[in-house]
Formats: sequence, C-alpha cells, structure tokens
Amino acid sequence: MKLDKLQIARVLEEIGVILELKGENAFKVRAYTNAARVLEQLEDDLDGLIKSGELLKLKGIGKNLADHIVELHSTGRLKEYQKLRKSIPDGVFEMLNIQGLGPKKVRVLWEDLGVDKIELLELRCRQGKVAILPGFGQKIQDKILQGIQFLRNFQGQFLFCDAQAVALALLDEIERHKNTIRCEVAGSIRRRKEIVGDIDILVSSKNSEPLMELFTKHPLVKAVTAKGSTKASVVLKTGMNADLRVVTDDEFPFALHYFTGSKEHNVAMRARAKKQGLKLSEYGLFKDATPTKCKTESDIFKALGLAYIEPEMREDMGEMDAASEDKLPKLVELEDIQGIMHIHSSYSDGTATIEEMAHTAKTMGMKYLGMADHSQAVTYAGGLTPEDVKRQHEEIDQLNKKMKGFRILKGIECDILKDGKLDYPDSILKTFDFVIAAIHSNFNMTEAEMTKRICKAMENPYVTMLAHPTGRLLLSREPYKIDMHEVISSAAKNGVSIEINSNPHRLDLDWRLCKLAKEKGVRMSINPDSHSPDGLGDIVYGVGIARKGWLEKDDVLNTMTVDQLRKYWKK
DNA sequence: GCCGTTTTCGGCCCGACTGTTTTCAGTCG
Repeated sequence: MKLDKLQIARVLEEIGVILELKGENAFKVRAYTNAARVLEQLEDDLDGLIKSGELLKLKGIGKNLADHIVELHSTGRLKEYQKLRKSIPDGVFEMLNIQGLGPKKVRVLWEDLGVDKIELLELRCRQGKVAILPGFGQKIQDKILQGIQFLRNFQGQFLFCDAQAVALALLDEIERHKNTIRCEVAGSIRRRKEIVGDIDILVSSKNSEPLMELFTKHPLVKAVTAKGSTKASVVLKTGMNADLRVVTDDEFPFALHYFTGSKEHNVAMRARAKKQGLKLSEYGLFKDATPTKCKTESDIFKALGLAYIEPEMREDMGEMDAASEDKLPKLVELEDIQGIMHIHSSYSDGTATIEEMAHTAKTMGMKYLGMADHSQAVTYAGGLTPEDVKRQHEEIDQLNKKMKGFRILKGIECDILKDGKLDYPDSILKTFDFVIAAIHSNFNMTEAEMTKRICKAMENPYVTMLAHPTGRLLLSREPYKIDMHEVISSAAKNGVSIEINSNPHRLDLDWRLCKLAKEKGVRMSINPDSHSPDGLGDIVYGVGIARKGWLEKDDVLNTMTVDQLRKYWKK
C-alpha cells in the first residue's frame, strides 16, 4: 500500500480545487470533493474494498474515481493529478487562502492580470489594477488587501492541537534517549495557549551532543537554523520553528519555569524575588551568589512564598496574588468530566450514528452523551425537521432501554434566527432535555444588534446553553462583533450556561472571559461539538481552556451526574 | 464525474450576503 485513504482523499480534494481554478464544470468538481469526503468517512478497510471490487458500490464513486483511487493506493501516484498539479503555480493556490477570493476570482487574476503569487497581487492592488477587472471593483480590491494583511498576521502561528502533536512526537524521541535525565515541552504549549508560535523543548543531560544530533536529524526537521552545545533551532516540515535547549539537571526546574513563561509571568516572578533580596533567572535562584536548592518548579514557588501555580495560569492575570494568599483554584481535570454534550450524528452533519457516538463516549469512561444535531434552518448541514426530531427521540428512547449504566440525553443545537427568535416553536423546544442556542448565519450585524439578538434568544425559557458565543475560527475567521460582557450578564440572569467549544479551531468561550463568567455565576459546559467518534476526544482541548480560565470542577456543567443535571435544569 | 432512470441524458443543496451590476455572480457557511 502506497497511500492510505486519508492521503488519497487529500489528492482528490486538491484535484477538485485545480479543476475549479481551471473553470471546469462545478458538478465535476463536486464529484471529486464528494469522493474525498466518502474516503475520509469510510470505516471499512480500503484494501478489502478494492480486492472485493466493492469500491464501485460506494455512493459517489464511479468508474473513473475508482480507477484513480486504485492507482493512488497501489502506486502512490496519479498521472492525471501530476499533470494537473504542474499547470498551477504554488502562489495561485496560496491566493485562495485570502478571504473573499475563490477559484473564479483567482482565475481571473491569474489569467487576465498574470498574478501568480500573493506579493504580486498586493502590488497590483496598490496600483489599482485589480479594481478595473470585470467583476471586481474598488471594494473588492480593498478587501483583498485587507485579506492579505489578515493572512500575514497569522503567519508563523499554529493551532494548539497541531503544535502539540508535533511537539510530543519530537519529545518522544528525546525521552527515550539514554542521555536524557528529564525532559518536557515548555513554552506556550505547556501553558495550553490556543495559538502557538513555536515549539520549545527542554531537556536535562550530562552530555548534550548526542541529543543535539538526534533533534537536528529528526525526520520532521526541514532545516537547521542554529546548532550550538546548549541550543539548537530548526524549521520543521510543517513550517513551525522548534528549539531544543539542554541544561544540567540542577538547572532544569529553573529553565523549565523560565521557558514556560509567559514573559509577563516571569517578570512578575523576578520582581517578587528581587523584593526578597533574591535573583531569579533561567539558571537558578540566587541570594548574592549562593544558589537556592530547588529540585522541582514547586520548590521555586515555595522558596518565594508561593503555592504551586499550574502552567495554564501563568499569564500574569492575578495568579501571583492568589498564590501568595493561597487562594489558587483547584483546576478542573479531564477525570472530573462525567458526560459529553453538543454531539452531532448522521441525523444532521455528523458521520456516525447515535449508537456509535454513545458507544465511543462510554469507552471513554463517560456516563452520558447529550445529542445536539442542527435545527431546521441549517439546511446545508441537514438540520432536523420536526419529524426528524420525533424520530430521533424515539431512537434515543430505544437506545436508553438497551444501554446499561449510560444515558443519552435529547438535545438540539437550535439556531438563533436573525431577530433573536429560535428556529423551533416552544412546543418543540420543550420536548428536549436541553437546548443549545447557536448562531450559524447573519454574522455581519452591528455589535448592538448581535448582542441583542443573542441576549433575546437566551431569554427563551427552554434555552439551557449558548454555543460558541463569538463564532470565531482561530487563524481563519474573526469573532463577530459582540459585547461579551453583556452576553455573560444576560446568561447569568437567565440561568443559561455558556459552552467552551472544544473544537481546536474554536476554543470559544475564550479563556480570558471564563473568570468573569464564573464570578457572575455562569456555569460553563465543556463541549466537543464533535461530528465523528474521533471528535469526542477534542474535549481535552476544552478542559485545557477551562483550566486556563481558572475553572474548578464545580464551575463546569458536565462534571455533574445525569441526576444532578436534571435537577439543575429544572431549577 | 456520478447517479438513476420513463435506460442514455438531465440534474446534482441552498440561502444569505456582498458587490457588482441593472438582474446576477461569486463566496461562504
């Protein structure tokens, strides 16, 4: 086997994009993207399907696509793809990442104006040459410039989940090396920031040379930018920068603290040390020239008269004061989570059945699962008609009879319409165990209008929760304009919980607002918003954000048992 | 390019929004 089904899906997806750029029939394009979806969601073994000739039985895979898939699977290449790929410059592909530019416009820019990279596009915009193209205009030209800026702002930034996965892969090799005494991923990954700039790995050892070699020759590394005896910097194949630092084991706790940051937290820590006549650096804690013995980070905090501050809280947002008064929260942990809500099934745009999702949740140790498919207005995601709702509820009743020690709750992700009304009448809303109100359309309202719209929805007595409150997509879409302070107050007033959407692209509610919500008495619900069994695992990212937001077990809705939840909602 | 037939070609999800037009095309979710 040369390529697996996900790799093949990516090739088909790319062919779709190329065909779009070439102005091919839109339905032909869709056939390719459809096929990519089918492969992604395929549960059966591709090898078996090919051997038995059942590939053609898959809906959306015909003669042509089946041939392509077999060719990619067995040879790892596809002649037709290679030919197509060569006909499009990389820069033209990259232009598609600019907001508001799709294949049609990119094609015009490329063919009529000869623009084949973003830098050139920027120049032509500044020269006013884009505005005079047919179908373009002043406003679109301005928007493109804005979009280019937006893209640049995000360059060199990565989602936490992507950065963490790579960091752990690097760490794994280092951990297993015989010269390693202690090692850890430091930096913003350790602090669980939603966006990460680069990877910092720290290791203690008596002999750094072999570790430097191991790190700089790692298969994930594209280029080495610096290599000395204590520090190496590399650029990874993913475009991320990664640093490895080697220190002595005596220095390790100090270096770990220093390289974990944040910078602001470190400044506050040093100031505190200075007040006590001490000096704190990445090498140690000194009184004059005498080092203070510290085996762990905990010892450093103790030496400064502080309780241990979890890495997630080290943002200089009050943790120093709280630690000195021994008032730090006991942060919520993954083990505290009893059940998972905001789950999609194949009733709307999920890939799996309710039973499959419930089964996976159960094996994760969960006690309940809160289904929440889309409501009827979200037609593109297969929103549920009132009849679908009824059918789903019957199915859930059946499953609940069957499953022992596990409960499936009837919920819905109900759209908030433009005017703040909900997508179902109360007569339907009242049939659910819980209702998550959500916005999926009409993003461009004024702040006042959007705030009013959401607050109005939360006043509906059947609404139990607010989904992804700002609608942001990290590194790709700004949050819509909204007064979150007002929204949080309104949630508190109406007894509505706010979701911490754990999808790594969202992580919304932002951790910076969790503390405020908690103070107002709003319960947060850590929801994966998963569309597949795998997606249930995203809950760990939400727990990280909750911890970053100082949340304790009792601040989180889904640390409750089913019975506690029912009572809570009744109240 | 796929599907499903009234078996060999017509339909394929759709609504909102924006900006360009003067009735619509492109993008997005």
